[in-house]
Amino acid sequence: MYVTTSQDHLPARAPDSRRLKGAIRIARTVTLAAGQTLFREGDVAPSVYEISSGIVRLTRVTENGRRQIIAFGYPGDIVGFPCCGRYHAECDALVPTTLVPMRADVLDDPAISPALHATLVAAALREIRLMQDHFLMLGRKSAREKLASFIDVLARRVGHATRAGAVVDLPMSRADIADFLGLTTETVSRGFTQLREAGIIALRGPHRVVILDTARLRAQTECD
Amino acid sequence: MYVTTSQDHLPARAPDSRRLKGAIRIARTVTLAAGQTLFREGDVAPSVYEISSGIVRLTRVTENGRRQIIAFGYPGDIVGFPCCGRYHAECDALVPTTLVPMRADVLDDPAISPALHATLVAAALREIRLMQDHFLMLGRKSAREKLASFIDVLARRVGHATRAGAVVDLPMSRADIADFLGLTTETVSRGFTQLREAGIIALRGPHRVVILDTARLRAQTECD
DNA sequence: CGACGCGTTGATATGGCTCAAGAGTGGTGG
DNA sequence: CCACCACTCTTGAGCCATATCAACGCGTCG
Repeated sequence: MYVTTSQDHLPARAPDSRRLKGAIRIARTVTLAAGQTLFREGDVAPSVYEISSGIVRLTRVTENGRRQIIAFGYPGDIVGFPCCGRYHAECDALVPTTLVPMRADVLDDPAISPALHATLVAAALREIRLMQDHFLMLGRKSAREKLASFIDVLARRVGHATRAGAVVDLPMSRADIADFLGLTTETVSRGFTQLREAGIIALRGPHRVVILDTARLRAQTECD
Repeated sequence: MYVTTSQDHLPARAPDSRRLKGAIRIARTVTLAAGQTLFREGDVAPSVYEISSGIVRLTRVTENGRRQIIAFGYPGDIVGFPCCGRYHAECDALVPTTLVPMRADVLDDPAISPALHATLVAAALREIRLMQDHFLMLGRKSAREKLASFIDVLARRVGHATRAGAVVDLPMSRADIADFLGLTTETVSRGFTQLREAGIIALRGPHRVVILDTARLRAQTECD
């Protein structure tokens, strides 16, 4: 499941890794260093990938260079759904990442591996749903709401509970967050500052957030 | 294929209606009057629909009532992709509409109808791609660019060439356009006025646009 | 040590939202 | 057939949130 800013996630449903580790795997794993690119927009798409560890960034770019980050992919997510045999986004590793490649043609022909095919179709349908959630965010939320939603979703997905509060790592840059939320880096930075000054979060450096008051953070995700 | 504001559509690929009219059809067609609702968010999803004629609107609403229109569905589009057996958007007819229902469980079990299953999977993957295009629009385009893109895409999809220029019908309200583009009705209305005053379009009433200068309209879709 | 990239902060500009009023437009009933 | 009403669309004025432009701090790396 992608990290979007959806408020109502589906029940966490870890992909059945036994299935994914069946005969369909075309290589044991792919390993990427931070910053490396897995595929680019327009590349032919031989594989779909399940993220084993690490974090990736899925990006679309317009002709004149404006960027939009479609999603951040975390372990368990499936990335690289092709359309007409090609990828239509760029996928880069934010941190050292390992992925399990799976033959993309399983999507076209269920006979190759019925179980894997079903898993991939379900993942594709789930992605449609999550992208729809993200539409609401991009189109209908203020900068503060976007940022609060982003932190909240990441906290639910990958936060660690500690005595001080849930700790969330944000390995992506401010520019990445801005391009994900449809904002500028300055606005994102100001948003973090405001949440910190309100006592809702604390910052342990720019890439680590501690959520001090989850209730108030959630209240910020969709103000009336 | 949904109407999104994508600039680079896939080659128009009409679904093979012979396939869709096979044994899987659970009813001949569904007919909706303008304004009628086909399904709502959260409904169990027995069917996926191919639009035969008419136009539908797919909508998501937040808890506090903010609306986002996900897509407008035109003939040939497939709507109602379920996730976990339920619809996750509301579907209403904008004008009298007929749809061909297809059993949604074909998505889960290819054996029911391999050909239809393949068609639906391909449509789902195409939808992911088109939604990604729309992300760029919602997140990274100005009001003028959004509106110009919207008109341009509709013109390519459903425009009629005439001597005066391409004529496009917009049966949806200004509020619908606004909720699709992440704007307000006022901003949409002003956008039409500006395009008209610039000589790029003419308005034959609020629901019919004539594109007088396609090149300049396209230039507005993504200014640097 | 200096250059660079990134994040933060400040000052200002501005695009789109909000609030408000008018102008069509279509439907209904007298 | 017309008067009225409800609704949508348009237009205007002002404001606010966010973008833009600019400067600075800080850490990293050569």
